[in-house]
Amino acid sequence: MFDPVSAPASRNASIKNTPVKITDVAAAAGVAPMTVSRVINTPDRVSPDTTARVREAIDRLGYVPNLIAGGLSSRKSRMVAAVVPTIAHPMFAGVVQSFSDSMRQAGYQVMLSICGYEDSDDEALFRAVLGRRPDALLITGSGYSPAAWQMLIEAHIPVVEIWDVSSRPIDMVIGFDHAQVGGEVAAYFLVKGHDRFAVLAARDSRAMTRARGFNEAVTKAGAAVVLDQVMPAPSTIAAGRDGLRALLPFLDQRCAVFCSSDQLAFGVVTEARVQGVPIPEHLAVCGFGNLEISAMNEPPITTVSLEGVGTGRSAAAFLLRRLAGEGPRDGDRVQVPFRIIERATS
Amino acid sequence: MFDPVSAPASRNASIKNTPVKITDVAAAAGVAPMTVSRVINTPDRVSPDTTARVREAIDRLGYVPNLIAGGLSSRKSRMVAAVVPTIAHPMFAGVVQSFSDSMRQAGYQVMLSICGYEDSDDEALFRAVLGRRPDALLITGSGYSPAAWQMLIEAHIPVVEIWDVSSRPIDMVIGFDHAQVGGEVAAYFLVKGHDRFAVLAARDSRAMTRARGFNEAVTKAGAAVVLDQVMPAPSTIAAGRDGLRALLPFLDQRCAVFCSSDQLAFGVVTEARVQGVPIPEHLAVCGFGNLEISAMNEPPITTVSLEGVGTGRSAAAFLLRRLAGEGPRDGDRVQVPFRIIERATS
DNA sequence: CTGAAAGCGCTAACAC
DNA sequence: GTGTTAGCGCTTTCAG
Repeated sequence: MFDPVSAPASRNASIKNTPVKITDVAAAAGVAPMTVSRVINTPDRVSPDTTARVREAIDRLGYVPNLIAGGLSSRKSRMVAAVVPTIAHPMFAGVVQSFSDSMRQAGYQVMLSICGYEDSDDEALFRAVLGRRPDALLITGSGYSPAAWQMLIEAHIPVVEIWDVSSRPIDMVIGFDHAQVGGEVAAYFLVKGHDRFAVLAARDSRAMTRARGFNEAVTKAGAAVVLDQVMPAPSTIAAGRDGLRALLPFLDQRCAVFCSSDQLAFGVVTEARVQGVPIPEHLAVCGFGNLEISAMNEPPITTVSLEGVGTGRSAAAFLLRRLAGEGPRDGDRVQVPFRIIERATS
Repeated sequence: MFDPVSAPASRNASIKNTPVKITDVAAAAGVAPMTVSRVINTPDRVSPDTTARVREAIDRLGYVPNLIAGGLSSRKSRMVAAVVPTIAHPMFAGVVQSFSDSMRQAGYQVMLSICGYEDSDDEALFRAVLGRRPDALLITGSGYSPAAWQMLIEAHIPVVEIWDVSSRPIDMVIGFDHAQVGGEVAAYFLVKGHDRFAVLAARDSRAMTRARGFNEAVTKAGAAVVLDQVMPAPSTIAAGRDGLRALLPFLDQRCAVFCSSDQLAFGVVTEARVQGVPIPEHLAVCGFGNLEISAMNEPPITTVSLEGVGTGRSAAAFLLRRLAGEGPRDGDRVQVPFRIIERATS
């Protein structure tokens, strides 16, 4: 039965591995490997009797099917990749979490790539990701090199870009116009009668786009931006507190500040309390993201709300629809609605 | 051009795929597939001349090597799995982020599995994870079924359990004793002269273990726990504010409250300000996790600090050492140090 | 330094 | 229902 000379046998008998494989199960159950495969993947096409024998063998041997091998054969990895700049930010954490939940329910594993805010070598990044042959891809919008863009196109898998609208969408999009957000916050402040403004934005292209949109709208209205400060990304509460201190010299008159995230806004509001700056009478504050910290702070903080969890879930739904074989259709490019939630700081 | 009879051709020529493969590159460069493989994986063993020709072909064809196929052959997936209950909590987000960074630098992709706080079907979970044949595994400590435990053992891959010490460690451990944390917080409060206590803990086994440790130490000291409230997991600021309101009836006398997370503690402190409860004179508060929100709040919140980022990085280092071929050694079971950071709320 | 042969563990496709 | 054959795209191994 056992022939020490034959190479394959010696390989199997080697050092430590106990990689029970489909042939082992098949042998133990007295069936062909294909039958084991059917028991696992299409149980209704196997007789109850055989199924029972195979199941027993699987359990007894502790067989865990090698999905990698199966994927190579079936050309489906049942893995999807998600590329985000960070998960330290609650926004992206929420997106990844809900995306992952939805995909896992559908039997997909998520490969997570955290790429940072600096667009370093996106080609290398996508090569590493696409090399694993994910069945689909979620990426955080726009700003890749042409070569990277080309790679994504040529991967021929469903792709959903989130968080930003793109001028050259690859496939599906769930995003919004960051400049427009800034513009609407400015409009909101202007309507409330403000005429002196400040911006605190993290050094992150989207945050700075929001700031730009804000600045442009303010300037167009003939009002002044007295301070436009860029903070390190990802933004922190500490940076917000610093920001308020930087703003202090300008607070001889009433002012409204737009922060590129709720963390910054919370820092501003907290430091304002310490410094005795009355909010909203003397300083109005608007954040971005509608995190719990802005809703549950005292005073609650005015902010821009987006459907963050919704984005992850929608992205999953988009991809799953495609993976189920449906083609592209209208409505694959979605503008995430946002709105200003007025609270006590403005 | 199109011949419906020849099966292989029709397969390749079919619908959408442009899967450039190693044989295509080899043909284009006039070498054997193996040489292409060498150019990619062991460039120093190929002549500069050949390398140049192959590189050119790779670039021209836009070849992205199929790492899945390579992995099947080499029996290394260069993927590692990370199983955590959530990434919505900054603690785990930090761990995953730093773990992912370290692994990615070493050429590994992270497969993320978010399992939730309810230990539902851990066997199915691990089957899905191990089926992808990760080269190594990070999991969030303890509490699996014997069958699941067995699966992990039989996978014969390096495993690191984080966040909790385990009574039956699978392999490596980077964790701490949650009951001990609770005990030390109690001791800290007792030394400060407190004799009436409360606990707010999320419905999560680790958080409740911390609460239990706290309660036991308090009781042993002959002091009273006037309120021991379980909150929904994951914990929120809102739950903390609710918690303080639940505590109000007991605040006729001085009291010290231990919260199972900084979010809860922040909620308590914020609501206390609203309700006019003086902190720390009338109510002392200690959180857990040392998130930015506790350090940067006004007043800054006393809390328990752990090396969260360090955990992710250490876990990666542990696994990478094993993946590099080193065997187990002393020091593979690490107690994460924690300490109470005294701030203005106690 | 380069190539040819033989799989990795599984499943699609086609018999029976 | 079940088995057989032939790969999936790569790398291991061994031969030159």
